[in-house]
Amino acid sequence: MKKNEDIKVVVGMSGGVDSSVAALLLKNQGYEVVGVFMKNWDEEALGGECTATEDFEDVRRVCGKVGIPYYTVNFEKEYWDNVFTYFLDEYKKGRTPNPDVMCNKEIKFNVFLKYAQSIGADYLATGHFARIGYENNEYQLLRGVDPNKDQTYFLNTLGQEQLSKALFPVGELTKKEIREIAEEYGLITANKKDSTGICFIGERDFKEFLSNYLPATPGKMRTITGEVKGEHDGLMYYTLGQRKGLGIGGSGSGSGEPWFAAHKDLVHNTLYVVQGAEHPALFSKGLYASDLHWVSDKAVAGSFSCTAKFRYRQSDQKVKVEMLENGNCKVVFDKRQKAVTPGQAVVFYDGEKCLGGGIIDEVFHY
RNA sequence: UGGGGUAUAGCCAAGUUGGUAAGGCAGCGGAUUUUGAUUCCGUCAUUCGUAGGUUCAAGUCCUGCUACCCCAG
Repeated sequence: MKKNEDIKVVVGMSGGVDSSVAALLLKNQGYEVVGVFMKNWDEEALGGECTATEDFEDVRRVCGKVGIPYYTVNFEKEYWDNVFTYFLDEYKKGRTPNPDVMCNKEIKFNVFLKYAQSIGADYLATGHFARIGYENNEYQLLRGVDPNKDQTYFLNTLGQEQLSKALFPVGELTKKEIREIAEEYGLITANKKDSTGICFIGERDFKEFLSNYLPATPGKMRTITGEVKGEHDGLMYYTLGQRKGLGIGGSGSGSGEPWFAAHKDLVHNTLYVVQGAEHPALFSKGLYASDLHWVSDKAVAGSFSCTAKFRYRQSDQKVKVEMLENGNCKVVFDKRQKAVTPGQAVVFYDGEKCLGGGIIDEVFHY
């Protein structure tokens, strides 16, 4: 058995508190720790605010404080080819992709993991809120202990190989504890605001950002009974269940309630809208998903009950999963669910265990 | 060009016996959030079609004008 000092761990450092504390904890446990900052997006190209430079500066300071070496790697090409093109393709299809799920699958736990191994690392650590269990010869992906920050939703594509090489030091902690530790050790990132927006790309004006890459075709906005309510700027700018940005309000005929996007008709370039947050057209009874992946790496057949999430930070819902012959699956909800959206991930859970997940292809309403 | 009605923010829309402009939708700002959303909080008419008049005080009363609507021609 190797001693910790002989175990080399690469920590993916973003410049935020979570990965800072992850590095700190591993260092304190005696591992040989190396901090690596990934640069996967060329911000200057689009004149975005240059947070990457600032983040790297924070990584340098944190690594200095913790006393570990740090490097930078650049996976811009891989990110573009394997995440961003997928992201754009999905929007072209009128779907709403989840780039961060793909980023974990293709970048952090693929090319980045390989990179870490290539420089001799035994493990790759990140600041994700998740835990890894091991039982019956099988690695398990477990929810982070802070229920409010659990990120297993984004990690549902990990398998045995990845989990056997991964460490999630902050998954055992709450956000509060993490900040306290960072504070205690004087890490500069202790009070840094949590980052949001697409990983590596950051918070953007969504419409403006997308318009840089995809041509928009304005069209009609109609009620589900066919009445024209207004114009939309391009179907890709809206997602199901969306309220803000529709720009339709008032009108004597309506109930005065807000409007929501309920359906996209790509063929006629029409966005269907409904009025009222509880409108039945916003709810669905089930979904079909493809690109299924199971954390156990074992094939799943038949049908079973479990809980599922259809988007990040949603409470778990009881569902019945039925595997189909084509390898996809049908998921039936116990209770009708609001705004389940094609392109997003459906992630399955058994208690604390994340079982895996897939990509939502279509929903049904019956 | 007889009669009646209505004109309040981008859109709906309250506004009592005249007393110092509700609310909703949209928008905007912020919080929450490693996707896109959702949600939450805040903000949004020195001014009530317009010109005068009465009054200590008018969106509210009076008069003229304008616009739109309706019924009759």
